[in-house]
Amino acid sequence: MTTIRDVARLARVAPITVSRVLNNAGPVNMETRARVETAIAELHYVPNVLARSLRFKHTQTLALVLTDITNPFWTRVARGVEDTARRFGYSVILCNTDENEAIQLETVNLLLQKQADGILLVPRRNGAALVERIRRQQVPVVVLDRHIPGLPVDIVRGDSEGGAYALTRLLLELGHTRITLLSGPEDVPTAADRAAGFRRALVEAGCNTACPVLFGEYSYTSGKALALQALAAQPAPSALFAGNNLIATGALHAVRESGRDVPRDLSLVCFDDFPPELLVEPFFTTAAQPAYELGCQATHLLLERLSASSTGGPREIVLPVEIITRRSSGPYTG
Amino acid sequence: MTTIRDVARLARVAPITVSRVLNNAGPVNMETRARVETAIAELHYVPNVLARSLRFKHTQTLALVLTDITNPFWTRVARGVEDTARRFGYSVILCNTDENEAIQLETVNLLLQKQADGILLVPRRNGAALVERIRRQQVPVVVLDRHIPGLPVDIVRGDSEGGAYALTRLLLELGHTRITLLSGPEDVPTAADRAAGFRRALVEAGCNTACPVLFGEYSYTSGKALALQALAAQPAPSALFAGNNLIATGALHAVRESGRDVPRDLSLVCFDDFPPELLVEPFFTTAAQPAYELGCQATHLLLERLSASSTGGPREIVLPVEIITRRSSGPYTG
DNA sequence: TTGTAAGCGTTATCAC
DNA sequence: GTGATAACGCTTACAA
Repeated sequence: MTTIRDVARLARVAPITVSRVLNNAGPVNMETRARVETAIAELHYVPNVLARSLRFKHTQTLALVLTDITNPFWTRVARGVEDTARRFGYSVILCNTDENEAIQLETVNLLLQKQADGILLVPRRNGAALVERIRRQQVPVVVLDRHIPGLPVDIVRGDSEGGAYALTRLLLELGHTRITLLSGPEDVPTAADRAAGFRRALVEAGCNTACPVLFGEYSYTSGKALALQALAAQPAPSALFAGNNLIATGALHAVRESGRDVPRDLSLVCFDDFPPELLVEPFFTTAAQPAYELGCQATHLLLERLSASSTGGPREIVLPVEIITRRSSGPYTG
Repeated sequence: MTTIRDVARLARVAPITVSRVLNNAGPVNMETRARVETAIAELHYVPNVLARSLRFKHTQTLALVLTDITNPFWTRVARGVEDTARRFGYSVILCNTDENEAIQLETVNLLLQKQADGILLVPRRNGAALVERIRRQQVPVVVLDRHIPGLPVDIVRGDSEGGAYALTRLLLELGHTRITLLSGPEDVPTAADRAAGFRRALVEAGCNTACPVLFGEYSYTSGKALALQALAAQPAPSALFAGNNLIATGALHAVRESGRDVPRDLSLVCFDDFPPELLVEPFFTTAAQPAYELGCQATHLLLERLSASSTGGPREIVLPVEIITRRSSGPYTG
C-alpha cells in the first residue's frame, strides 16, 4: 500500500503538503502542487479514508437498517436513501434484519462500531432500546416507516391509519360488510395503525363485529396462510384487506388455489403498491405509499441532524397515502 | 466518545489489557477480566472499528457495485451477497451505478479509499480499466453477471448464450419464424451473448434474415420503445424476445397500448424471471437465472480470494439458466 | 509557502 | 499476567 508518506518522499515535500494538495486546503505553491500531483499519479496513490475518518471523527457513511430489501417497497425506499445520501457525499451501508430482533441488535452494534455517522432504522419491538443505545453513542437516528410508542424520536412514515381508513371506506361503499383484515405482526406499529384505521371505518359504518383482524407476518407465505384462515370462517368474508403488498399476493394465490377468484368471488385490496414496471397488469386496489419519497425525506432529516445546526425537538413526518382503484375490488354481489 | 483508554482507567489496567479482553486474545486473569468487563458495561463502551481496521489493514467490508437495486433480479443477487457475507462476518456496501460509467469509476474510487476488502462488480464498457484499477490496489475483484472481453478475471454469471438459444428454440418450435429480439445495450456482454444465442438458434433453423435484433437499454421505458419499433416493421413479428425482465414488461405494455395483446396476437418471452411473490399471476415464458445463487457464489469466490490461501488463476463460473414455459408464449397462428 | 510534532483509537512487540 | 512503547495513515496546531 502506498501512503501519503511515499508520495511526499517522491515529490520531495512533507506529508502535510501532500495532504493540502489532496484536500485543496491551505496554500500550496503551483509548482510544488504540480510535483505532488505527478507523484500521486505515478504511484497510483489512493488516500486511506479510514485514517482520515479516525481524525475527523466522521465517516461520511449512513446506515440503513430495514427488514428485507427483497420487497419492492423497501427497494424503492433504499433507492431514495442512497440517491439522497450520494448527493450529499455520503455512502450507505444496507442491512437486512428480516424482522429479527437479535439480528437487529447485532446489526446496530456493528454499525455503531463502524462509526456510521447516522442510522436510518426500521425497528421491531425492541425499537426503543435500540434507539436509546444509538443515542447514547451520540449518533443521530431517524426511524423509518414505524413509530415507537412513547419514545420521542425523529420519524418519517406513511399515513397507515388514514390509508387503511380510506381503503376500508372504499370497500364499505362498494357494499362490503364482511371484510377481513390480513395484517402484519401485531407488535409492528404499521400493522396496529392499519388495524386502527380499519376499525375506525367499520365502527363509523356500524359493522365492526362482522369484520375480524388476523395478525401474521408481512410476508407472502403468511398472506397465504391468513387468507386460508379467513376463507374458512362462517360466514365467509366478501372482501379481504391485505396489510401489505406481499400479504396481498399470498392471499390472492391462496384464494385462487381454493377455487375462488378475485374480483369475481371476492374483493381484495392492499397496502403498498407495486411499481408498474414489475407488473404484467396493474391489478390491486391499493393504498400506495410514496416509498422513494419516504427514503429521501428520512435521509434529508438525518443529514439535517448531522449538520449540528439542527437542534429542534423530535419531528414526525407523515406522508400521505394515495388510494388507487383497480380491478381487484368490485361491488358486493351477495 | 469513550475509548479503550477510559475503560482502562476505570478498570485500573492498561489499554492493552482491555484490548485483550475485548478480543479474547492473550492471557488475562479472571479477576482482571471481570473488572474490565464491568467497566465496559458501565461506560457503554463501543470499540472503534476504524482504528482497529487501520492497524489490521482490513475492514471486514465487501462492496457490491451493481446497476440498479430496483430490479428484482439485482435485489435477489444482493440478498445472496449480503447473506453470504454476513455468514462470514463481513458487511456489504451497496452501490447503484445506473449503468453510468462515470458513476461507476467514482464509486470504485470511493470504495478503494474506504478500504473495502473485496469488490463485486457489475461493469459496463469501462470494465477492464476498472478491474485494473482495483487490482493495482491489491484488492480482489469478482465480476458479476458480465464477462469482460479479453481480461482474465474471476467471473460468476448466468449462461446468457445458452439461455437465449433455448428460449429461441422454444419459439421456433412453436412455429414462429419472425422473431424480434429487444435487447439491452450492445456493449453489455449479456446483451451481446443473448443476441449470439438468439442468432445461433435462428441460423440453425435457417430463418436468420427475418429476425432483427434491436439494441436499447435494460429498462422498462426502453422496452416500450423497442417494442413499438419492432411492431412497426413490415411484416410484423409474430414473437418478441425481451432481453431482460424490465424490457419484457415495457414491451408488454407497449403491445397492449398498440391495441394488440399477448399471447393472442403475439408471443413474448424474456430473460430473468420475477419471483412469484411479486406477481398476480406467473405470465412470462422466461429463461430464469438463479439470481440469489449468483450472489452467493460470487461472494464465496471473493471470500476465497481474500483468504490468501486461494491463488489459482481466474475462474469463470457459469450458472445454468432454467427455461420456464408460461402463458405469454403460444403457437404461431399465421 | 512549507514543515514539525502530536494525536485520532487501536494493537504488536517486547519487556517486566 | 500485565504494561510501556511504537505504529497504522492521516490532519490540526503551531512554528519557521
